[in-house]
Amino acid sequence: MKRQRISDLLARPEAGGDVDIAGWVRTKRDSKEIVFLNVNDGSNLAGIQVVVPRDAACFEDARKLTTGASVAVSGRLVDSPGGKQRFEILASGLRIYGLADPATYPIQKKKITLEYLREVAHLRPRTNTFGAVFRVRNTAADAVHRFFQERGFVWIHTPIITSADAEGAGELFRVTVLDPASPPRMDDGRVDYREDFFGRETYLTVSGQLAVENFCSALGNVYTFGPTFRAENSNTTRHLAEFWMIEPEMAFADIHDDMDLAEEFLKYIIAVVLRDRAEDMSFLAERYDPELLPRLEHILASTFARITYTEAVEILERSGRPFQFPVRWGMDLQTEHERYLCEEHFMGPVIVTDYPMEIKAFYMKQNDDGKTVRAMDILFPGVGEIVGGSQREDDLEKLVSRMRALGMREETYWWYLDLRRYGTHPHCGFGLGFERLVQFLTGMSNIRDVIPFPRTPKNADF
RNA sequence: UCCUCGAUAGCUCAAUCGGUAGAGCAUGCGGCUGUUAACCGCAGGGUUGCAGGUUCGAGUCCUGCUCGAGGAGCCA
Repeated sequence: MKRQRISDLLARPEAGGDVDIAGWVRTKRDSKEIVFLNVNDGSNLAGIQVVVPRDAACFEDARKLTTGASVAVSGRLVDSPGGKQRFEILASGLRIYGLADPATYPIQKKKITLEYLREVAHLRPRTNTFGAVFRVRNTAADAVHRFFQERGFVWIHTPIITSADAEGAGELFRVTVLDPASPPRMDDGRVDYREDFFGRETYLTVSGQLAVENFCSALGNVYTFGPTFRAENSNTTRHLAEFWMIEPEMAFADIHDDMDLAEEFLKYIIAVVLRDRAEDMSFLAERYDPELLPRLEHILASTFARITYTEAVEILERSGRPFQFPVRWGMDLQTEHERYLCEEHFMGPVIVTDYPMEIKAFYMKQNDDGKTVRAMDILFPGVGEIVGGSQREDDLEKLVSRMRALGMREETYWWYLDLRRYGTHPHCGFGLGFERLVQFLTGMSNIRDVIPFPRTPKNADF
C-alpha cells in the first residue's frame, strides 16, 4: 500500500492532489452532517484534520471511530476553512484497521499525569508529549553521530558484557547462566564461576571507557554510544538502571582539547534540535517549561566559564552562603554547590577542572602538584553535572602506583596497562549520559519520561 | 539507602469538628453545530491502596505494610 507521511503533506507549498495517509485517530468530532478526525501518524506533532461529509461513502465508518483507532484515509488535500490548520484532507475512502474500545482505552483526551502514563508506557508514545520527546530524542541521537562522524571520529561498539569493573563506578548487574537455586560450588562454599558460561564472573558494562581507550590508541579519535547499566539503588529524577552513554576519546590531545570538544558538542546538539524539531520544542516549552527555549538559546550564545576546583572552592567560600554541606577543599562538590556556581555566580555553563585526586577515578592524569588530577566536569544550570571527563594517565608507573593505592588488582587490567607499555600517548575523553542530555533538551523533569521503557529499582515492566 | 509528602469513580481532584462519598472530564443514550480541549441534556459508574486498631459511628484518628512522587546521597 502507498502511504504518505503527514509531515510531508503539511510541508507542501499548496493544497491539491490525491493523498493517502494512515495513522491513529487522536480525536473525533461528529454530527449528523459531518465528521472531523484528527489523525496522527507519528511524523509530526499536529497530525492532520480529516473531514468526512455525510455524502461520502465512508461516512458511517467514520462515525464508528474513536480515539486510538487505526485507519487509512484517501482523499484530496485541500485548504482548510477552519482557523487552526493550513491543510486538511477531504476524505473519499477510509479503511479501519483496528478500533479501540473507548471504555477501556487508557489514553484519554485531557489531563493525564506523567506518573499515570508511566503505568501505560506501551501506549504513552501516542500522546503529544511523548511523541515530541521521542522525536527530539531521535534527532539528538542522530546529531551525536553526525557530530563525531563529521570530525572523523570512529564509532566503536564496545562490549555490553564485561569482566572488568571500570573505576568501581556503581554496583554491577551480574551476568550468569548458573542455576540460582543450586549453583556449582567450590570446596570453600563459594560459587564456582569457572562452571559459568564465560568460565569467570561477568557483568553488564558500567562504562565503555576502558575498552574505547584501546581503540583510541590505534584509530586516533573514537567514541562509543550505547547502553550502560548500574545496579545502584537510586530513586531520583536523574537516575536509571539502564541508560545510554556517549564516550568520546581523543589521541594526542589534552584536557583543553577535551573541554573544547565537549563545549562544541553540546552546542551542536542543542542547535540541531532547535532547528529540526521546532514544532515539538515549542510544544514542550508551552506545556511544561516556558524558559526552555531561552535557556537553550542562552547556552548557544555563551562561552562556558572555565575554573579550577580550587578556584570553585574559593568562590563558594567567599559567597557567604550557609550551605547545608560546608565547603572544604578536598570534598566533592554537592548539588547545592554546583547550582550556586552555574545558576547564581556565573549564570551559565561552567567547566570545573583539576579536582583532588582522592575523589576522582584512578585513570585520571596526575598533576605535578601531587594533589590534583586533570579532570573536568561541565555543570549546566538546572541539571548540574552533565559531562564528566579527564585527560588519562599515560605514565605506566604513576597509573600502577595509583591502582595499588586503591587496592586494585593489576592482573585484571593487564590489557589496559599494555596501552601504557607500548606506544603510550597523551589522550583524553569524556562521558555523557544521553538521557540527561535529552532531559535538558526537552525540559522533562523526570528522566523516566525521556527513555522508552525506564528501568529503575523495583521496576522493569514492559 | 535516608528524609518529606501522597494513595477516594476509568482519569484529574473535592469531601468543614470523626456523622448519608461529590464534581469535571471520560463512558452510554439522545440532540445540535465547518468542528478543533467542540457544545447541550439525561444516565450508569465507589469494599475510599492492603491488614489491623480506637470509636455508638472512620475517607477523616492510630499502628504496620505496599505502591507512587519530590528532595538528599551515590552517580551519568
